Amino acid sequence: MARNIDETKMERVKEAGVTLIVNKGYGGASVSAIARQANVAEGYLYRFYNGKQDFVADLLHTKVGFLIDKLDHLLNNGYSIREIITILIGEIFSMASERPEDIKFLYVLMHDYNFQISHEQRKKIKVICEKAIRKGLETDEIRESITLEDIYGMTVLYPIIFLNLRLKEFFGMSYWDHTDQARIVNFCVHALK
Amino acid sequence: MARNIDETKMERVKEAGVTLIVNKGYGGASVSAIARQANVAEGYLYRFYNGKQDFVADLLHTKVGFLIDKLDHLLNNGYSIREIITILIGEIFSMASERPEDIKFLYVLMHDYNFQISHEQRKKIKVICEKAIRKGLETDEIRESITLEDIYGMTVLYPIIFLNLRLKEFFGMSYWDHTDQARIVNFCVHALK
Amino acid sequence: MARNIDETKMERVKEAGVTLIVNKGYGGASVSAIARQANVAEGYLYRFYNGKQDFVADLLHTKVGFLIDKLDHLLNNGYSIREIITILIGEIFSMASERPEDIKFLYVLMHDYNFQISHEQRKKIKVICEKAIRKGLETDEIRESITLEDIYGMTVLYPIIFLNLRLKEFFGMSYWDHTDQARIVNFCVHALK
Amino acid sequence: MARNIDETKMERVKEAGVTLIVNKGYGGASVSAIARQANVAEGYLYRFYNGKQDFVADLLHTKVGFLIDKLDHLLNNGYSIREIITILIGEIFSMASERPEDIKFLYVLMHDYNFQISHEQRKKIKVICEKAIRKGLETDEIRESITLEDIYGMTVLYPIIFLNLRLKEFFGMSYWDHTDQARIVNFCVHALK
DNA sequence: TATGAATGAGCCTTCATTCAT
DNA sequence: GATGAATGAAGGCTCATTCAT
Repeated sequence: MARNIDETKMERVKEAGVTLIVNKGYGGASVSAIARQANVAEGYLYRFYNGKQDFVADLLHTKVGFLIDKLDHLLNNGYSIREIITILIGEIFSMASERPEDIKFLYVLMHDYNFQISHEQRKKIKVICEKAIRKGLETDEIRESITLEDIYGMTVLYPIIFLNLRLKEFFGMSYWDHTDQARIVNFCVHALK
Repeated sequence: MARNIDETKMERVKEAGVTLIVNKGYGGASVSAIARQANVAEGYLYRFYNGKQDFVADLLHTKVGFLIDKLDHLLNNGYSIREIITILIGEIFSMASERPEDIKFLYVLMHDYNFQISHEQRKKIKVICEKAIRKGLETDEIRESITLEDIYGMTVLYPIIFLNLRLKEFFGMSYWDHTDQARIVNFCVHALK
Repeated sequence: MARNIDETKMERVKEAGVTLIVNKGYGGASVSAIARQANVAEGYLYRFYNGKQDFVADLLHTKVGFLIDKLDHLLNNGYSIREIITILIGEIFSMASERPEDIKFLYVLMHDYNFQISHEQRKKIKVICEKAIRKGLETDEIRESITLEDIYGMTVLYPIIFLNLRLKEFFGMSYWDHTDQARIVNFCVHALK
Repeated sequence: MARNIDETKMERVKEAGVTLIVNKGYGGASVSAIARQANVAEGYLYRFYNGKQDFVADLLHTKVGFLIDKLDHLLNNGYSIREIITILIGEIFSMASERPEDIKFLYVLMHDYNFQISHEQRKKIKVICEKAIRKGLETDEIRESITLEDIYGMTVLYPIIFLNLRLKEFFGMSYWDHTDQARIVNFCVHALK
């Protein structure tokens, strides 16, 4: 099916985009380099996006959406906060092991002032965090003073930042194992109470 | 005195650099735009730096150095961990109020893969964190499982991230007050134990 | 056909390059001036060459290759040294009449320290000159003491230099005719014996 | 004496100019690099010349003037053509051995379309060549068909070109000795008759 | 007289984007 | 739909030149 072919192509383009942006930065990842790496014509991308900026924004949207869906799903299935954090961090660590490019990509673009997470997604994140706080207050796993930023910071940002400190060998260490993962879980759970 | 004029000019260039990088990203902050905003000739920057990359690296080095000096000074003056965190976060919040561009700049560049904090500065940060852990273990303000990344994350990264979430109006809020500051202090202190 | 258009364009660029380099020197012939004169976009050249230097080197390579091919062909067809010199100089004079820019270009770049004739072409020239000497010794048209430099100097360099002295009106004369050509032939033949 | 100091400085600037132009080309020899190498202020040169072009033209004028004076002196002292050629070529070979930069400089700039030898000097060269021809005709050392270009080419240009072919290792050889020098003398003498 | 800080025009080059095929 | 040749604006950077000191 023609449709199928297309999606394969666009998938290749997206992967190439992530890889190149992570390794060379936004400016260093030229559209033609992305196309070349994806084995696609230079102009191909413009059939789906209005431009490079649009393309990258969509990439971010997808990756963030993936995390949001995870979180959302976890919250709606009766898990405890600790369980949620355990599973989510497990997911993030898996992502880092299997597709380190993705975790780097999230890390870089979430901290950029040129690529904000969309209003709609921010709203979703807010709703999720509010729900989590409510649930945590009920189960006594989250103390009163915890805010939206604390929840978001501890469940999503902190694990991502930790992994990138390792990927950057910030303190000289470049790998991680299940001990690290378990430790981070405990750290985050404890931070919220 | 001619000398005096120089320093004013370079200061203007640096300020313009920070502002533009924060608002337009590294690639979007063209040398000529920086020069224009600083009211300086386009070639001026190159009398002091080997290039744009060099210039921005120095900017980052200075801002990070400022934080390191603060931390270092606090650790060597017999403050408790809580005191240190209180003062440091106070410092960071002041910076955010007085020169929000600076805190944005740190936020953006500390999370970039193209601008690593220099090896030398990373080393210093490591030494400081190690010292802090030792001291915290003694005074029982830091629990055993705390690592370098935890200390660094809670004392430096988390406050910066919090402020930028506000500056970006991530959850709809764009300001902060002393209550927030006190809360962050407590959060960080508690997270480490 | 699209292909056809290309070649015309690149041809125009090359011509413009030769003209401007001859008249303004390498440094004075800016890529944008070349593009403008060729009625081509500024970036066009970079689709075929890695840079200006690469472009000019290719120009030189082509022009020199043309001469080498001529020489090679003449040597392999049983002509006497006098005949070879006569034909070659005829060729050079024709080139000077029809495309004086080309002869100027050769003159300028062959005497530059920034654009050496490629190793490969120098090798070919050497082989050709050696062959010529052997043949000349056999036919008694070249005396024993003649060296590679002498042969090369008299058959290629001297005619080119003569023509450029005229083109520059070095001694006040700016044209030449068949008498000059015949005289140069005799001069060169006689110089070698 | 102040005057004396000046001349030393300017001499250094000129030397630096020759060296840098020869090694990096006209465009590659920046005024500031020349000044730096001469240990002189960047603006110094402009107290004596209207600009870089003017400066280099003067350099060429001086070097060419040196040759002209030599030639002129030789012609006015009753030497035979062979003696003149012998001495002149000896001079040129000495220059190449002692200050190869100078011979490269002459080679490069004499073949440039941007730096013509001055009208006045060309006139002098013409007069000298005419005188030489007259004398050569008398002593039967120059045959009838020899022209101004031939004389100039054989006495001045050919030796310079030969030496530069060696300096460029055009045919793989990079040095020369007295045998080469003697051979060139004979070659030139013979070429003129 | 000599300096060298400062300028800014202009260079080479890249690359996002368009559009005829 | 898909291509990739072509564009040209814009970028980083250099450097000849000026001029206040």
